[in-house]
Amino acid sequence: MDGGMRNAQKVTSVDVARRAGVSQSAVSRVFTPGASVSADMTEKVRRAAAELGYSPNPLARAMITGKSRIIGLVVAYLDNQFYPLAIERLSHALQAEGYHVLLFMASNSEGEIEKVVTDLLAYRVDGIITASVAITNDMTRRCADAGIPVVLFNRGQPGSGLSSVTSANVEGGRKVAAFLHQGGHKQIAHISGWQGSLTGRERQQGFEEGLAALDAAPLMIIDGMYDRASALAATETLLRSAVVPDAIFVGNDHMAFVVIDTLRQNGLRVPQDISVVGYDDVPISAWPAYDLTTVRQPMNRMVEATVDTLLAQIADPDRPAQKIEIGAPLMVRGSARLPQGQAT
Amino acid sequence: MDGGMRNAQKVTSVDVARRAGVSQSAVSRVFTPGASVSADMTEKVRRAAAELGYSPNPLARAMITGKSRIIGLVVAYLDNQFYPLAIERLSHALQAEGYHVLLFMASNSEGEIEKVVTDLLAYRVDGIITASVAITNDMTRRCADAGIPVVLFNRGQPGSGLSSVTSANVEGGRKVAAFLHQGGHKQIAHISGWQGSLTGRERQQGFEEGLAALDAAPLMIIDGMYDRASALAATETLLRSAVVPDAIFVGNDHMAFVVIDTLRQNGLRVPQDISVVGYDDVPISAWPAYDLTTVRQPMNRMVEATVDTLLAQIADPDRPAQKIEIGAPLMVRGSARLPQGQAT
DNA sequence: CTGAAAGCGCTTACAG
DNA sequence: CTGAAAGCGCTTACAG
Repeated sequence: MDGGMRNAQKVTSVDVARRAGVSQSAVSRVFTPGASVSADMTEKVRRAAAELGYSPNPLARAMITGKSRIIGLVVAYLDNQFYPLAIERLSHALQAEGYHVLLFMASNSEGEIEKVVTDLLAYRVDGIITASVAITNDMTRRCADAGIPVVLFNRGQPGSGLSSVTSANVEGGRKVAAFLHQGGHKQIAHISGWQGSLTGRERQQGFEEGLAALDAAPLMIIDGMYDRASALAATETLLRSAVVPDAIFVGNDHMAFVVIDTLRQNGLRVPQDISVVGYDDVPISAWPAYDLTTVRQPMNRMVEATVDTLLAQIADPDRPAQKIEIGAPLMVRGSARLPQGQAT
Repeated sequence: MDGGMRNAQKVTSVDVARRAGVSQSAVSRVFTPGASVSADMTEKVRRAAAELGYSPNPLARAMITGKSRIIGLVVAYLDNQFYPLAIERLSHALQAEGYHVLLFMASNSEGEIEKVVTDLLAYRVDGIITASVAITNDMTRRCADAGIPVVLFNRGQPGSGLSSVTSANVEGGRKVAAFLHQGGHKQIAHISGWQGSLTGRERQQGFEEGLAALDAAPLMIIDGMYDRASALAATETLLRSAVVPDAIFVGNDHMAFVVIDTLRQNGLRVPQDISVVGYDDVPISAWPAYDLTTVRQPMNRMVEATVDTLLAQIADPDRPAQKIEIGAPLMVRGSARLPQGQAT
């Protein structure tokens, strides 16, 4: 018993075959779903395998089938709480489907992405999910040539022909515009998400459109680059400007937290003096210290859509790419004045 | 040129050999560091490889050498900001060393760990890092039998014989005790880290020893389980008890944030009414909303030690396990009253 | 230094 | 349904 468990990873199909008194190919078939084997054979082989502690070597399997059952997951920075959560959910969902996750940290620099894609290709991953990372069109083509499906998570890429899953960013921006306008705000500024990203541009676009529909316009727009330092600088700029805003729509929660902290440090009360609205609804938003009104990106539904799309494309390589947008509700909390007549 | 790049992943060493007019084994040698090849041969092969866009298939390589250049990284929950950061740093460090990261999410349940270790073994990872996850002794033995080194990150495991990297938890707890005592606090409570973990027990032990050395003792100790819900409940218990504490040492920052929020919601000021000290020094601790005094776990040094230890054990399987403790300084911020006579 | 050959642990036509 | 054989893309003794 004990001896059987030892060195389990050195046991091969040949050992099992010998013990069961059958051929090596028979052993292989027993472990290949859908192969034709008799109940008797299955029984004999399974017992021998159990006694020896055998399980098929996935590496050898991958070499032959060309399917590694590994998904490459590419992420950029993990300081924005949205991404760790995405990793956690994506990993769980993928593990539940029998896949494994090869994790790559990459900045948004072209050189790094290139190296990562090369590695991904070398390891013959079955699919790629990039979270918050753009991929150059050259890389896209290489993945396509290799027949590796790619799904962009929380990032669109116009013209790439890649599948993507995002929240309805334009609509989300519009909702914020309407909400703040109805709240009686007259001078609404926007610290935008990175303008190099589609999410950042779309949220801004929706915001501007929403205001325009109400015959209003943003007081000022500054690119917050999705990082704390830029958001801090942007807030200070707003506070020093001729007309100080009475509301700020921030491109994501990660930046909104610095914005709120900075306003408070300047003696301003949120929302009495200035309202703040974010985007994402990461868990921290609900913490009492911030109590942030924000647009919720439905993490679970986004993850589900991402995994479904990826697995569908793996199963059918000819499946056309899909751009999925998930509805994004406004979570009303305490960081922004409520529309008139609306109860708390 | 373009044609050469296409289908790069289908190019094998045989193709390169043919194009360069050499044997397949020669091609292999050129891509094997340390193999004996002439400069002339290297030149010819490299050019042919470049023209074809060839790179060796790591899967095939792994099958033969038994070295996958993959490290298994096992983590539990990612809502505590300490772990995403650890993943980010560990991944970067490992990628820099030419390793790749296979990520596994696991709860601390025995069944899940078992499944994860089985997968890890099947994929022939070269090493395993577990962050905040304990591994049963049975699993430990199976890894040892397979010759796979394991390093525990931020978790010790008495009697496992495994390498581990932690901060100096006992000493950290002592520092907090001394600091709070010197700050004139008389009723110091402790919401401890999970008592099922060595880190939680050691921090508590140091705290109690530190107080005892000053002829003091904790007012009350409650296990916070390292999660927000338990920490919230613990805080409420403290507030309802006969003697309300004037200081609370919390087993990690992740819990300390809920503690501070809850105190404030009960109309108490931090630190004027109650001082709070955490453990970890995650980035959020420095955010103005919390401005948390806390013991710093030096992430970079811990990551460095972890990677160094793991790679050393991979290089020399006979290397004995090491338990590394990294000094943990107290980061004095605004959430706890300062010792008398000390300037801000 | 170089090539021919064996072999890593599997899957998958191919006969029977 | 089952077995013998070829082959996935490499590395590594083994001769020369």
